[in-house]
Amino acid sequence: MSRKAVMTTDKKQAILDSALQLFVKKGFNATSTASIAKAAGVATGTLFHHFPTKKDIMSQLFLSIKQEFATNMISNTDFIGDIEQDANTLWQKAIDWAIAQPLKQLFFLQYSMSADIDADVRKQAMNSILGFVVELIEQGKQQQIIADFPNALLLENCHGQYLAAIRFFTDNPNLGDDDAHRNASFRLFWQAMKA
Amino acid sequence: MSRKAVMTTDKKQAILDSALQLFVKKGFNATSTASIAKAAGVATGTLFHHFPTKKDIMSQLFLSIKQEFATNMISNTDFIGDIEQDANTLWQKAIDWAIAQPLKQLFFLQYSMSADIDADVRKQAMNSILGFVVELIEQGKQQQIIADFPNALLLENCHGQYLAAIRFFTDNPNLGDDDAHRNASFRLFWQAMKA
DNA sequence: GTCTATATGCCGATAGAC
DNA sequence: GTCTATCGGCATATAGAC
Repeated sequence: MSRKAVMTTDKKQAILDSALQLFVKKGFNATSTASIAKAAGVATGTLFHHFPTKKDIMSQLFLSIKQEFATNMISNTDFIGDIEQDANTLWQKAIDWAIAQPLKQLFFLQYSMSADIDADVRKQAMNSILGFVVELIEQGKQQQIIADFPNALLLENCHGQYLAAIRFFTDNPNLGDDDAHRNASFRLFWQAMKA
Repeated sequence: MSRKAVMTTDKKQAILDSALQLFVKKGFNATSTASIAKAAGVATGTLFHHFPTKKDIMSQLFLSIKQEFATNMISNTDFIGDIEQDANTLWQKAIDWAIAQPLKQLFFLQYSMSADIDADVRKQAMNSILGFVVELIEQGKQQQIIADFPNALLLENCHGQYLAAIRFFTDNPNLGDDDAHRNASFRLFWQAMKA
């Protein structure tokens, strides 16, 4: 309420916010550092004070969004011990998050497999940030509820089906809270994974 | 055998071939038109004689590879009428193709959802070229062998699971002819799709 | 169709005052 | 930390001879 509020002198965050919008809208290489700085309301000198190179903006953006996604997924989630039901809870939460964050959803779709992001950065995100998925898979396999396929294949499949689902809900935004479609998307996923 | 052979005076194709290699290796924007021309052994003037802009190179490349994939999929394929078995035949053929064409496989992974390719070009590829997938899905649904989920969702899921599979076999090239992994990848796909 | 030569504009990044 | 001013380079695309 107060006029001062948190008074974001946080130019660095403003740069990341603007970069997200422009990278999604125009693509990485079609976005000049000058345009990012302008949209963020800072000077180019300031931009390069916070980020050594343009690629560093992208790397930090990618990691911070993945981290935000993972944090959202594991916080306030009640695991009841039933793998299928827990998987459903997580799946719906992941879809919810994507729908609530259309810009970040588009960012995932565009850059999850792009060469604009260094391979080691993508690897870091997969290993350290998406670790909770690996754990769930292993737990399910021990209980013989998830199919006994190689872990790497299962993980890649999870990722691919999630991207397919959010691609669908991106292209059909009105179906985002249609129960039939949401349940279908989970069934598609779960039927693939289950033993 | 003969020294003259087909004597490729076909500079246009040489440009597309070089572009494929460079786009996969360095990314679209990190690849200069000058480097494409040099790798193809032609002058930049020649390049711009055949392609009005750099983006046109990408568009033509994308469409020609998708077309090549589709043509390969439907030619010399014996459909026996059993949906599951026909789906397996196509799936294995798709994996085979990807493994035999590592460059084009990487191209798919990198650019299938990239902003470097115009949306209408991607749409054109999906609709006209991948039409045989839609037909198979509809046929399977009529026979109640494929799950009665919305077509667009099923199609997107097919695409996503295929990309996941070739991503896996790209990262684990030694498993490309391991029957266990290949069958697992089809089971993962079919379990998702089946009624 | 293919080449050589070139323009011209924009981009990432730096210097240095405040 | 933030700004203004600016550089050097490179990339796309063109002009015009052959």
